[in-house]
Amino acid sequence: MRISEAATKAGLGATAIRFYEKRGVVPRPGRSENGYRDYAEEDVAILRFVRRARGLEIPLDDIREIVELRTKGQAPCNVVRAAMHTGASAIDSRIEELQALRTELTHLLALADDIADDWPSGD
Amino acid sequence: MRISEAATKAGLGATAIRFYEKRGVVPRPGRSENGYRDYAEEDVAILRFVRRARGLEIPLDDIREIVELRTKGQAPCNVVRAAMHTGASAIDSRIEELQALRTELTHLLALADDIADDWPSGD
DNA sequence: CTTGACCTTCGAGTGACTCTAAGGTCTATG
DNA sequence: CATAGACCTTAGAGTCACTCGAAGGTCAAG
Repeated sequence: MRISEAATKAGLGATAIRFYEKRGVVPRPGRSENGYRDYAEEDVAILRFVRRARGLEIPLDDIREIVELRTKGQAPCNVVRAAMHTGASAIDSRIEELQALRTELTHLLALADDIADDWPSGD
Repeated sequence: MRISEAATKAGLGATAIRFYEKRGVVPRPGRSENGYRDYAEEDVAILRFVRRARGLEIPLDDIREIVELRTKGQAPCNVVRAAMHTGASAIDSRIEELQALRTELTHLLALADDIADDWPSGD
C-alpha cells in the first residue's frame, strides 16, 4: 500500500512516517516501480507501535532500539530493557494523571456553564 | 515561595515555569525585594493544571485561554469550550491507547526474556 | 569574606515534527 | 491527447515547547 494508506492505518501523518524513516526509527519499506514507498501490514504494525510509544514520550532513539529488537529478533541491551520497564510502569501513573485532568476539565466546564468564581485553589 | 519550590510542587522545572510566564500562559507572580519571583499556592495550582493539560498535548495558546478564564472568572468563547470538550473526550481514547501500549510492551518484554521470533504482525 | 546554592536575563540549541517548494506519476474526463 | 487533480518524491526551512549556557546578582553558613 502507499504511504497515505499506511499513515491512515497507523494513525500518523505521511510526513511523520518519512521523518521516522529518515531518522532510522522504522525500516525502509519496499518501493514500487514508480519510486513510491510500498508498505506491508508488518510495516503498519511497526508504525502503530511507534505512535503509541511516542504517546508515552519515549524518545525516538529509544524507540529505534526497541524496533530493532523486534525486526532483528535480537536481545535488547540492559539499557533498553530498563527503558521498556520504565515505560511500562509509567503508564499507570499517566492514567492517573489523565483521570485527574478529566476531573479538573469537567469541573471547569461546569463552571463555564453557570459562570461563578467557585474554582478555588482546591486543585 | 521561590521558583524552585513552586516547580517541585507543580512537577515542573523552573525553566519551564519561566517559559510559561514569558509566553503569557500563567500570570506573573509577585516579586520579593531582591527581584526573585514569589509564588502563592494559587499560582502553584495553575502550574499544576498547565502541566496536566500539556500532558494531553493541548497547545500552550489554548491553555493560556483556559487559564485566563479561570483567573479572570470570565466566560470562555465557544472555541475554547469546544477545545475543552475535545480535550475531555480525548482522555478516554488515550487511556485505551495506553493500555494497548502496555500490553504490547509487556509482550515484548516477555519476548526479550526468552528470545524467540514469535512477535508477528499480530499487532 | 568567600563558597555554594539559589536567583536573574538573554539568546542559542534540541527534539520532533510540520510546512513549503519544485517537481514526477497516475487516473479520469472533455 | 491533454490537462486537471490527487497522489507521490526530495531537500530544506519553519514551528512548538522546551532546555541549556553564559554572565551575573543575592544571601546564609563557615
